[in-house]
Amino acid sequence: MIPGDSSKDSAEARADRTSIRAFQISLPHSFPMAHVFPASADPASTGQGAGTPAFSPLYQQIKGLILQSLEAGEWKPGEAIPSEMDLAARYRVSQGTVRKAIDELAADNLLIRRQGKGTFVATHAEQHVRYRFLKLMPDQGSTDTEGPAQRHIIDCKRLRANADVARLLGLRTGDAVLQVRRVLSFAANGGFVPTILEDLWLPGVPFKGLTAERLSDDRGPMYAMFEAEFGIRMVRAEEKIRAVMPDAEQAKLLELPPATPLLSVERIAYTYNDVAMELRRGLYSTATHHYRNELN
Amino acid sequence: MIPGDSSKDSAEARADRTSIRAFQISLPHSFPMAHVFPASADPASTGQGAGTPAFSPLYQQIKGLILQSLEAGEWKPGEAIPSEMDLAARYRVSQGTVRKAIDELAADNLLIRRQGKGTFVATHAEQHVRYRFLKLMPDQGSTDTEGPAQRHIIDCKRLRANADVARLLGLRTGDAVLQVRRVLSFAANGGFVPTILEDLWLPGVPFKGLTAERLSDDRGPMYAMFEAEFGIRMVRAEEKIRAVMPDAEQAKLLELPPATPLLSVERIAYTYNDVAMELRRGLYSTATHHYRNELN
DNA sequence: CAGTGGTCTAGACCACACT
DNA sequence: GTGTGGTCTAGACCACTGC
Repeated sequence: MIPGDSSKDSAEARADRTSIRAFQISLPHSFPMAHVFPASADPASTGQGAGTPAFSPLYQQIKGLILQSLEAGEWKPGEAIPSEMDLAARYRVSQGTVRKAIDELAADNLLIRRQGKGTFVATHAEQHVRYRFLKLMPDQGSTDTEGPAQRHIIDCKRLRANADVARLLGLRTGDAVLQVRRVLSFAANGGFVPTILEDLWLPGVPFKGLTAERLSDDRGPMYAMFEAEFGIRMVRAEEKIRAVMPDAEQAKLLELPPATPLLSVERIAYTYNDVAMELRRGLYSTATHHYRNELN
Repeated sequence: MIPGDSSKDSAEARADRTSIRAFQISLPHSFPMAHVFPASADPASTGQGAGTPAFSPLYQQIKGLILQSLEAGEWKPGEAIPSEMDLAARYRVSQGTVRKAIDELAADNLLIRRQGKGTFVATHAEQHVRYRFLKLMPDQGSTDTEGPAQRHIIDCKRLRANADVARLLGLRTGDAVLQVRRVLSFAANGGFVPTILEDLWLPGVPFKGLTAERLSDDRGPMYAMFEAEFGIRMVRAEEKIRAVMPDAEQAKLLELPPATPLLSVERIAYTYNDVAMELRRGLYSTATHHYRNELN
């Protein structure tokens, strides 16, 4: 836009662009260009309920718009998003500004850049990030040398959330949830050793139609199946870890003596916009594995 | 440098700069300008033991040079480093290239940018990062509401590293190490409840002169004292977590029944260049606290 | 070969902090 | 006011990918 006047960032050109940013606010559809006034704005326009509320740098606004498109499913997990040049044209900003927005989204693991090919929507289906959220590592070797875990679904039922589960999932008590119990076993000495006992709670509405068969039939990462089947992408999670003793049933399922201390790992996984989509309570046996964490 | 020819990136100008990068390799001292050929270099120069071995982007080389200065102590923790413009002049690159190098160092928590003031060497002494490496959180409230921990040094002695400790610290068996045992207690119900029992091993040579008095007299974060007294900055750490039962002595020191399961947290803390500088083995009581982790 | 992301530069203006 | 980092732009060239 605004050809000519290339070498100088003239006052007029600047004012022109500024006015566009100030007033062209989120045209509904077809031309998603929602620049807000960058910062030193005329205070009069601040008060307006302008739809896009924040006074943030342009690249942050662009980041927000890209995020909206990701949420809306405009580009599906694994697909390429438009090139930087295309996005720059679409949002009417320079390529550099789009680049900075994409840089941050890539740092958040929402997008993946591939030189020469394009920028892609991140997915849990890829080999090198399959165990992104699983921090339990074998004491010897690595996740790669260990091979895939054996999964055994013990239970899968639909029920109403109690107060505890509802609070953690951001639901109301009594809302429908799906509860799954499973055991993960890792290869060792020619057999498989039960190592993780997990209970999962999933909100009933977004996961409508999920069955025990669907879960147990699935090869590959569970979160990848959630993306493909339900369009739900887990982007972030929080874990709280404690040391506990198992009860009799838990010890039996893990084939351990009841006096074995275990890690209790409570995970809440979030999709876009910090919406909780999974509660997971795991018991990890740390006889041959450990929970690995990196501090920066 | 190279004035004139401003609007066009002419072939001559480019060739000139390239030659500078290719041949001006790490002048010893006084003018640290060590640009290596960016990438598409003449293969002949690759084989040379050119001191700076990597063929990396300019900003990565600049990052490396800044890192060297940090390591060498040219700028001390808490001090400001030269402005972007100054560094750009010093390394003979554009401000944007220096900026990208600093951006990465800031993302690694080695530098802290403060708008309008400058860029500072990160330190463990600042309030908002005091508990950067401590992931144990109170179940209710936060680290802020909880107030500072009470620290009690139980033991501090100089000894020779056994094979285990030596391996983890990158030393040889028999090398001198300092061993410290302490208990951390947190405020609760008007008193202090012992919650963490830690054993620390520090390499003897870099920590020469550290005494039990110096440790127990110190208010403030231990890592901040290491920076101020020994010039050692912990920049990164790895933790391995397990569930364990305490032995009789450990249970006594934590004032817990011997049948209480505890978190075992083994930490190796590194200074610049991935050099291990501390081994720490902690036992965390998770009755009123939990280990919190964020997954991205 | 064309198209993509990656690097580097140069220059303008803004927001912030100190003096 | 001066100087700092922060944002935005524009344009050039590079490296990688796939046609």
